[in-house]
Amino acid sequence: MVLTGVCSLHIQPPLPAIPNVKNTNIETVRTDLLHNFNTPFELKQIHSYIIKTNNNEKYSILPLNRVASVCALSCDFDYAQSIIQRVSPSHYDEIVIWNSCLKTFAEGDNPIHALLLFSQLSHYDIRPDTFTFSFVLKACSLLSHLVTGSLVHALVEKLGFQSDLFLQNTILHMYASCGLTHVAQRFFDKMPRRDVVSWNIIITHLTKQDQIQLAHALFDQMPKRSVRSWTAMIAGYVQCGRPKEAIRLFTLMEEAGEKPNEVTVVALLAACADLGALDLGRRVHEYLNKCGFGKNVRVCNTLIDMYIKCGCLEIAQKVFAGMEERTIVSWSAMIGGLAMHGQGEEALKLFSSMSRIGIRPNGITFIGLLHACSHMGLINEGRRFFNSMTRDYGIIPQIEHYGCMVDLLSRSGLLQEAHEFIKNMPIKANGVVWGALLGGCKVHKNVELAEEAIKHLLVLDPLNDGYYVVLSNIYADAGRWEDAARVRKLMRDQGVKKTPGWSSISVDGSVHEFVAGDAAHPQAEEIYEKWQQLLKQLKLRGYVPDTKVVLLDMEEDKKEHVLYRHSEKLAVVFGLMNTPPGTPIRIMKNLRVCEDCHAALKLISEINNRDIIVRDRNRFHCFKDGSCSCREYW
DNA sequence: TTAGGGTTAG
Repeated sequence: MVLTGVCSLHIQPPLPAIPNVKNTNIETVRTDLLHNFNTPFELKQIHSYIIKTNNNEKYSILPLNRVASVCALSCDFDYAQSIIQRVSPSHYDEIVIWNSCLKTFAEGDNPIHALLLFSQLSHYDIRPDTFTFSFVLKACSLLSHLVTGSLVHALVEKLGFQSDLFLQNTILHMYASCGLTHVAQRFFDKMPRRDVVSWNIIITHLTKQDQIQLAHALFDQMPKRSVRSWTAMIAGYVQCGRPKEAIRLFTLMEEAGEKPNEVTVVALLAACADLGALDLGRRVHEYLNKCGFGKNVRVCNTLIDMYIKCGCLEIAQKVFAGMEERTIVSWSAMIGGLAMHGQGEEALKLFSSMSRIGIRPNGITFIGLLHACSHMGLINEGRRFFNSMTRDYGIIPQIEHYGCMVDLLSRSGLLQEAHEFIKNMPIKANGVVWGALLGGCKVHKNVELAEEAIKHLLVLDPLNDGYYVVLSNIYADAGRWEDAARVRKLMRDQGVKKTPGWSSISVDGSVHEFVAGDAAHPQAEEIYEKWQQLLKQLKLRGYVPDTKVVLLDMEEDKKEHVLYRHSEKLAVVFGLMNTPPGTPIRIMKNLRVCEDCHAALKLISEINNRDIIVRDRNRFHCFKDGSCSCREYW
């Protein structure tokens, strides 16, 4: 077996009696051990004193499991074991102390220690109980240690514990954690008795395996549901990119009279963030303040993320400022959020504050920093961060970091350097990396390198319509219409269709979604009428329709007609018509904003004295007084 | 002294 011979069992010599341990009253000593002493050193002092008195009767009433588990927690493995060994069955239930240490290890930073300790149990004439197995199986789950987990399962059956429901659930969880879906499902099917925990384990596992439909089918069959059952399904829908279903399920949960807890709230806020559903997000915020969940770090982190992704950077900053405790997730979310909103300088300042107080960044913090540099064109700063992450923090750059670097170099026009950078990468470039180079080629009109990038992209990500569109745009921009047509034909031949663009806006809690040329909206006629009025004002201020963004083969005036019906324009006009003057208009878009809409929205913000906040696929554009927060850099 | 869920990027 893998676990033998690692731990040495020996009794450590008792520590010398400490002068300040003078109290010989055993009850006081017990109280001290239970409540007043917390460090292994203090506990050892008392323990050694008891050993010195050599009074086994006294020993018998001491909470040795606490002493042992505190020592175990600080990785004083030998001392913990010496306590275990010292206990004699007549005076203390030995297995309780073993279990106590196993629990401490299983729940600590190194669950492998629980397995090592368990392997030593076979050297003694002590029978493990259900608690013993539950802790060991927990460690197996955390470590995804299938070999040991299966052996423990066999041992559970051999010793006749197989009918214990607690253990059955723990075994089920172990198989699920080890990724054995079929084994877990078979085990679940054969369970003679199941409770709500059994159902929750299998449902959660299926959602994590992207088997959301199967999970929902089981959820529907559950004889009884708990908050955790609802939460598992809601979180599952968010994880598999179906936030609308998550919110729908939450409504059903409320109707069923179930109260959400912190975890439900986190899942719900994540769904709001994905959808840009600010109204619901705000209501959840009010709710969690009422429930007292507002101090929970994870809840606050998700709240920050929700406000950032709904375009409310200032509220996110307020939540961040009000947090009593912050983790690296809080800092990274805020740094990434500032970058996304075009406030790169603030992102870098926040990183400095974080470093000053000794918080260590992680890989995701650096993605935020590199984005910030990219959006501001801070090439040297970006290079410095990229080098620093490994040199100063031991963080190995992942493909995402390389993607950020290529983006940074390409956007700044250092296309050859970006290309060299890709060629020298220690890991194989993916579609995102080559796509970043292609994006830079579009901005800086480099047809040759664009063709090089597309060569790789057609292999790596042939069904992604975005790359064909960009290349076709590059050709059109260079006046190479035949090549542009060739790309469109290639797209058709490959069966690649352009993802239809949509924009949405939330008014009075209802989400209105628009596609290009939308005629289905009840206010469609008024929207187009209002647009025609607005167009006159735009043209007076110098707006010229940028028809090159239209890839279709058609006459100029028809292209203009297409442009005027882009979904973000329709959504903004709808917003102007249906929200009070002076209030911000928030738009969500599934693709990137096109150049023409970008130019138009800048002028619309000025003409109507409105802030227009657009979240596109990559970042935020905040149009205000005729300019955009992205500073034309997107 | 035992079982199940959550955050930043993409």
